[in-house]
Amino acid sequence: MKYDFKNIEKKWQDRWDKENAFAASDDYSKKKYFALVEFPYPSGQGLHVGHPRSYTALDIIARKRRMEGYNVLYPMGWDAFGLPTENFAIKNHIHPSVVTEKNVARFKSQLKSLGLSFDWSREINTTDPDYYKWTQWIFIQLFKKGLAYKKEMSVNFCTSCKCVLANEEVVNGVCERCGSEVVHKVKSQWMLKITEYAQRLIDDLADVDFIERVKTQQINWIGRSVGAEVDFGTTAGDKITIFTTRPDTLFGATYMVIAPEHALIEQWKDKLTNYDDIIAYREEAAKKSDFERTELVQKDKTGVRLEGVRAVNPVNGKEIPIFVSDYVLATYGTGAIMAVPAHDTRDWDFAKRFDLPIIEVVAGGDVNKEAFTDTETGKMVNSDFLNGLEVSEAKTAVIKWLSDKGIGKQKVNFKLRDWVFSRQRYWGEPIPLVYCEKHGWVPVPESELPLRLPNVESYEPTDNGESPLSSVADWVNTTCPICGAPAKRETDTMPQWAGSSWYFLRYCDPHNKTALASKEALKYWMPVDWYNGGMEHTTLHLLYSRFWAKFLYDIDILDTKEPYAKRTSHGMILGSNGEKMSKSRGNVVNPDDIVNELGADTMRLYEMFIGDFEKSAPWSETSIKGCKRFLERVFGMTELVKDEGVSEKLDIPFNKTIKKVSADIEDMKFNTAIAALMALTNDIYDNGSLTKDEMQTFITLLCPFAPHLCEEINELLGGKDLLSLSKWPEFDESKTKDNEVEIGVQINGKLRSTVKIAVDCDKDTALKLAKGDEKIKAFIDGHDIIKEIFVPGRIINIVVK
RNA sequence: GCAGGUGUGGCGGAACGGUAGACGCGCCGGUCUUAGGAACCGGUAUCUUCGAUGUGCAGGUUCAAGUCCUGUCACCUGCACCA
Repeated sequence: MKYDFKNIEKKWQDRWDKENAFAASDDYSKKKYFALVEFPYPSGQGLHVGHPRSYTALDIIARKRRMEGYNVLYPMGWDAFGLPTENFAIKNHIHPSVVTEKNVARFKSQLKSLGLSFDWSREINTTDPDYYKWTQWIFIQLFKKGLAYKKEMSVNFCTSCKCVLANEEVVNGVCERCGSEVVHKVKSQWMLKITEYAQRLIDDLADVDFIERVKTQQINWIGRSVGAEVDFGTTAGDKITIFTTRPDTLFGATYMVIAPEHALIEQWKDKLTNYDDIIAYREEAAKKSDFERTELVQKDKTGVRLEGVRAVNPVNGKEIPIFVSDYVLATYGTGAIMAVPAHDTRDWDFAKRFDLPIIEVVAGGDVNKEAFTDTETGKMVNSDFLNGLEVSEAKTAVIKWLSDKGIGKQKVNFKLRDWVFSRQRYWGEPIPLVYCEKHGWVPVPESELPLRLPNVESYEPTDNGESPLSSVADWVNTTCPICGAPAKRETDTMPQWAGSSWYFLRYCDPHNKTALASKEALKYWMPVDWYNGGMEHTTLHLLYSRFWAKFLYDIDILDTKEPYAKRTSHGMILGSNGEKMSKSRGNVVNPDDIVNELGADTMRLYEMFIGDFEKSAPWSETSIKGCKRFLERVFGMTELVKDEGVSEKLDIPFNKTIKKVSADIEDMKFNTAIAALMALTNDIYDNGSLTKDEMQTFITLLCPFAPHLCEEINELLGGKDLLSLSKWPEFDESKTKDNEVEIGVQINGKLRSTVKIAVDCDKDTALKLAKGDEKIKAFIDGHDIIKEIFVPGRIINIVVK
């Protein structure tokens, strides 16, 4: 019989669909399991072979959980707002909603062809007004709690297109589209106070099961550092407040640096004799991103000395110069630093370049050669009342001294910045606020949500950098919800991150008209039990959605502080040349082709077999054929099924395999789980026959990986019910070990021979057997045995002299 | 620059500190065939056989190191308006 995957796959997909086999039940008395994958952005290119890696992995988890008796929620949806759709729409003069609809249809049919067990009755789409109604509702709650505020922020602005650009659209400082110069322009933007949650976002990581590198990356991104805020006096009379993690080195501060955007520059306009130079420098700096700044600084430190104002070091009253330099970022700390060249590498480089004094205050290095940054070993010197103290003692002492004088205090600082929430774009959720001359910013009444995107003729960016919505007069002009006076709507839209920050909650109760989801549904389904996604989402999406979940917890919508109990990550699938797949490299593999030529089961199996799930792996057109061959062998195995007269030789291999596959799936070691099934297949073919029960066990184990084929074989064996909803096999622990093992015998740590011994063999017997071995004898004879090591079931090592 | 990660045969990758290379691909040989780019069987780390050498490189800890420690090199990913 031929393995006709095309018909088999179609047949079972239709049946699963018809029977709604994978729909999650609303019976909240059952034990639940919520498996989640990041919902895709439905791009015009269609599904990428990378998508199914994550989807298949959690599909396997979801399928296994169903077989273990859980009520499983494994949903899918569309994160459909976004820049590429908008740009495509502008270029081709098609409305973004039309583009989105088309892309979603394609994605959906592609996903369906893979036999993924999603509950399609819970499909969601972030661009659906019934969905974004609740995105807007959450924003209003944030606004009401004071967590949304307006702030002047610099944005990328193309001087030729006259529009605001995303960082991504800026390539080497010029506009990606027209190649013109991009400058930073200050604009008033909506911000969300994620920083208010910084500490909790760190602390609560202790309670969740995230892979370690995700945790560390989040912690580093939030970037908590304990230091001090210190006020420096100036000859102009104003103070400069700085943040430092090294208050202990205060006596070594020989100059100060403020960010080019620092407010004091304007304040000192009349006192600064070189004001023009400073402004020119600021304009140069404005062309660079923060990233470029810190990078370029490394190669070539730049800066301008402020002429006319000097600072005063509060610990010793000495006057020191002030510089502006772009290695100090306005967005971190206070936008001003004290520079201690002896003990900070960047300050040291800058001091060398501008020929500034370097004063050692921690002994232990040679500050003429390089900055000494060790905080563990040194003792304080040249520091008056701190002399002789350890660095850590000096920190405490100086903070006490500063706070006694009222010019400084301990301060916890975070690298994390507030979330810029405004976009000057059409294709996003309208921000549901109205500006009234009398009442300021007023939220749209909740009864009027969703605030729909107006259907406009032109959704192209305006030439003044405002959102396209600003040109829709009858939408912009409205009345104040409080006083009824004429008022204007906010025309900025939300970033794509908004819809994806809470989508998993909507899956719990996707058709609810009166709440984002019912309290009962959220209580039952949340938290997500297992969330898999890409490492590239670790610092943004994962942090943003944790922030929103915490906020919703605070306002009593959610019962759990953390949205995700467990987070894992998959590696990228690269092109066959080992490079990232991209059109320009010409190494893109289309999943449709694979499904057509080799079948969905082969595709699924290969993506799981390709390598370590967490690491990236190159696609191979030849390797995938090995997976097809394996499935054909499995199909062929049905001819080896015998009703009677079958030996029990396969007992141990089967029990071993059930144990290994069960454990490997939990550890996401899909590649070794499949390898074990392949090895078992080899055993079965060597054996020449197997029982019907064994065949049944085999297909049950393989079912999560290759569900269509296994359903088909199940039916051939006489099964009427869906194999996908049958019971996961159990194993007999006592039958998972062979009675006899072959273990290595080493002499001085080098393998010299092997011996076969019983599994429960004791040390004396084992060593006796080993010493009886001809090869071993030759190594022992004439030598003294110093030590004998025996690790049961593993190794014998005899140390001789 | 900052942060995170990776490095093992010809290739993808396996290895609770305990026989390095499971499983698969590829390759070599064979069987069957008019034919094979099908299927099946056997072999396959390197070196000149005995034996020795092998997990990016250099040290260290240990009876024993791919695995632990120190240093070093190379490559990959993210960096806040891409998703």
